Amino acid sequence: MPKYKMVVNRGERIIMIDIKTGENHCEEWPDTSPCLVETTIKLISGKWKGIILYHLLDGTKRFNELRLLIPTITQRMLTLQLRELEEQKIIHREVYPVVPPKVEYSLTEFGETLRPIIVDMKQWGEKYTKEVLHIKNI
Amino acid sequence: MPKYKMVVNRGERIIMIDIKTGENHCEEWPDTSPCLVETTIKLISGKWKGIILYHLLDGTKRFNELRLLIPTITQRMLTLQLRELEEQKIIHREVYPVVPPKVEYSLTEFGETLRPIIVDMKQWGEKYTKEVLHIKNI
DNA sequence: CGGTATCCGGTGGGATACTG
DNA sequence: CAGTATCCCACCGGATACCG
Repeated sequence: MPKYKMVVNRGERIIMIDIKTGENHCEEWPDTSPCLVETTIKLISGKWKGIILYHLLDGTKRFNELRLLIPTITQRMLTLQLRELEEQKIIHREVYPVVPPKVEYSLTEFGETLRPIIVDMKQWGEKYTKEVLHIKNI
Repeated sequence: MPKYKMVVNRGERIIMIDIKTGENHCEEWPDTSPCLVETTIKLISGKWKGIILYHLLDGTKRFNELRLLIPTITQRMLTLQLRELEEQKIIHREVYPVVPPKVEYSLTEFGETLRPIIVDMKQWGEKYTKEVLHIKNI
């Protein structure tokens, strides 16, 4: 009898994942794919995650470099989003014990696996710029 | 001299788009790619958009079909999200003038262009289910 | 330089009731 | 069947000030 981890996904959706294999054995929700789409979206959405990840695709960046690249983000939000991405093992935070402080952020190996998706989204945005023009609230 | 449409993107970021060509000519932000990533994310994020689109990849669905496929969504939210997707020309809403009412939702041709991205996100979610297990707040 | 701490307003979204 | 209409509140995220 395999052991399960119950994961409450968006909207209290429960998925039942075999701890050893990582497979979902939830029978109440035969097709678990939707929640996996949601999981991925949730990882890279949030107001600033996508743009931060996009810039890190380009290589290691210092805190203030990111601030300059994303001038409209507040210091507080940049910190919060970076911490969250760090906790999710998507980025790595390297602190150099020097004065003044130096902190570098980079994608982890896991974070790198998101690269194709980010790139695809960028390319989609580029390809359909015209269409997107007419969309409200964007 | 081309005419421009100024688009205020996330965080009051302004992009300046040539109405004829759809190209961005904003000089204050040389690399406009990040905002295009954000645009794409914004389109498919929102608490329920991804999962709704995922189910519509499968074909035309009625209102209550979607409710059953996404049992945890409230009627109100399903309506709101569907209307937004409709306004964004991503889905099509077909109302049949019958009693009782019958309304069908389907992807537009434009919405179909998002298919590869949704599918990729699903596949990423499937591939990294184990890793995602350990991520907090997911 | 790279952060915290605190305050606070707007809004996303749930619960519930009603309807053509 | 496929929606509206209200009410309400948690929390996201902005502004500002301060710190090691």
